[in-house]
Amino acid sequence: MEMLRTHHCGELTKGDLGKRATLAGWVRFYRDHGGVLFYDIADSHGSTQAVFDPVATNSEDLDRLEKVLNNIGREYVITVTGVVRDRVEGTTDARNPTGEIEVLIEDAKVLNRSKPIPFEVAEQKNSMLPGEDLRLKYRYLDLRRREMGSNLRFRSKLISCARRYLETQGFIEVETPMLTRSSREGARDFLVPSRNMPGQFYALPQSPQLYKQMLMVGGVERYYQVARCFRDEDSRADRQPEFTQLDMEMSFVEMEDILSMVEGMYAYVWKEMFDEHLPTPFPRIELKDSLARYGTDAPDVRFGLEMEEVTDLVKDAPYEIFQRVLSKGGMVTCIDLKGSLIKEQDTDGSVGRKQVDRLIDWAKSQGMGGLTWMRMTPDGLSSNIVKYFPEEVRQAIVERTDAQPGDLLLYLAGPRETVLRAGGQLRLKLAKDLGLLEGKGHQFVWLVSCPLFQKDPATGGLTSFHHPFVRPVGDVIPEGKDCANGMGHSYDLVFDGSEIGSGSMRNHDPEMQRKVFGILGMDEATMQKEFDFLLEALEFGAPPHGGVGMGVDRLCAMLLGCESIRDVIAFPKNKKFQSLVDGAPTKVEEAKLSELQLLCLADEDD
RNA sequence: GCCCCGGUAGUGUAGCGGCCUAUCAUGAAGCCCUGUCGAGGCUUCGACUCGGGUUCAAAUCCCGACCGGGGCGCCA
Repeated sequence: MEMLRTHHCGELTKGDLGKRATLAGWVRFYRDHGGVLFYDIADSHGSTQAVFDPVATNSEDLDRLEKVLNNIGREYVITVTGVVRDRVEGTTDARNPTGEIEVLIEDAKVLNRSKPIPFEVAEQKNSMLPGEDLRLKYRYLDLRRREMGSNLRFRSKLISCARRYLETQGFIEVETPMLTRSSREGARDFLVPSRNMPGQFYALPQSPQLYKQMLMVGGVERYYQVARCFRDEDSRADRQPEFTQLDMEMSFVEMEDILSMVEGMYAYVWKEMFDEHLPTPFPRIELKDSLARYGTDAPDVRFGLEMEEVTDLVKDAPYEIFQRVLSKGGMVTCIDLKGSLIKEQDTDGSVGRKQVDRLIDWAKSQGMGGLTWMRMTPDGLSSNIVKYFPEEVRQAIVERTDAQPGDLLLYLAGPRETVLRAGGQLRLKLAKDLGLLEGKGHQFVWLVSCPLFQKDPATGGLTSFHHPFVRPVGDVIPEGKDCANGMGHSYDLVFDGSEIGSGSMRNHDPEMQRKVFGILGMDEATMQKEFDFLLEALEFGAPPHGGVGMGVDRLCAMLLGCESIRDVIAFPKNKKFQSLVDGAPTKVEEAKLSELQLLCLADEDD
């Protein structure tokens, strides 16, 4: 093995009895029994018990050894040498793979000492995890914790599997620049001043999007990259200013080729990582259906509780609340909460009224006026308001929702967008409250059939639904005002209700790309100013191409059940984008600014 | 920019107007202990984020700042 050790701390077992071994690692726990000393020595592979026994130990210099051992503290880095031996009967530790043996210390050396640690590195009975700011400040200690170490290993393995698959499929990894051209499009850029070109700036890449398209023009055909991306927008639990995408692009393909390539990759990853068969192809859902049934463009389809619009059925029922909503152009949707899912039930097997009241309060907190409900009984629908709904309307509702006796029908009524959003939230809330996700596996789904454009409520103009490079379906954008109805060859990969990937076919025809830019409100001069290089590249024989970018941080965090992607990133930033471990960002010397021809306008307060 | 939640020994917590010179655990320092393993026993150390205010009395209530987290906006 290495020079400092003969074995690592997770490998010695009964098969090694009698061997002389040298271990190196951190002292995680030590126990002094008044002469007999125990040390749990841990490295990245595990931990092994080393014991010093003044009676049994055979050492060249017992006094010196005792002196060394008695001055060892927690998290000291030491090596110990000794013979692997059986533990005394009845003192084995079944929880530890090395728990049947111990190393009888003959020699020990302190490689480095450690100050008292600011928080526990060892696993604790109750969660004694400190606040996250402390974990980030001492990230190197946090990473020493077993959980964080295994998170990093998981991530590494996942990326490694993806790489292996893509390499076998003929992809090559190409690195694209980190110092790139700033653009008005998209998120806020991180800017880097140019020293050689004073007054000019690079931007850190928000994604390798345009570079990978130019790689396609360059004949690469199958590109991938584990790419760092930068966006200077405010953070969330699943958002960091710098994050990692598994980025891919392919030439001479159509959308189906890309989707099945991605599916194949995940199937391979699942097989390698979990030894599980991942069913492919992934289900697909159209954007408009997703919005109508799940109230979101990132649906979690692992449980039912889908919304059914009933606007058409109740439009003539003299129920004032619905009438008021409908007269303003609103909608009514319904969720059938199956009786079998309901936990808090009245003695007659129906939902507790208290539970319904809590849901009504919750609906109000979501910006809804309230929530209308009906119980399904063997005699039909029942509630305080069914009298406003003629028998044939009730019948139609039951048919559409397939309500069975014991079910509870929940109605949301209001402006379309509000209703769908609240309905989506209601689904998630019910699933959480009722534990519907317990024991559920994971589920990929493709979100497809998205428009090219959407209205910008601020300006009234059109903006890209995804980005301006999406190739229109059928290479056609309706003319004139109808262009807003144009559909794009784009797709999102949704995993358990979170968007973890997004991609599209790209415009390889420069005229089509110009047309899209034009619809987005750019005149020829602006196009030239912002995207001349792209348009020109497309004019030199750009092949049909498309691809996808997938969020590595988010996928890892979800697979590991982490609440935040920070737990799968070695050195993440806090909510204010500070790196607590090294204190970035900092002020810089005046001289450095001068060299860049920069003047700092921020207040000098210290 | 806005909204919500939180801030008590190194760490995690209890306390939520007077029982607080503040609980418990862990840690650190020291002592005891020859088979533990999240060892055990004894001793010691160590904290109410800051600034105003209300009150006879504030860790506790109010206001503001600061710090941290979650969210909205933002993220083509």
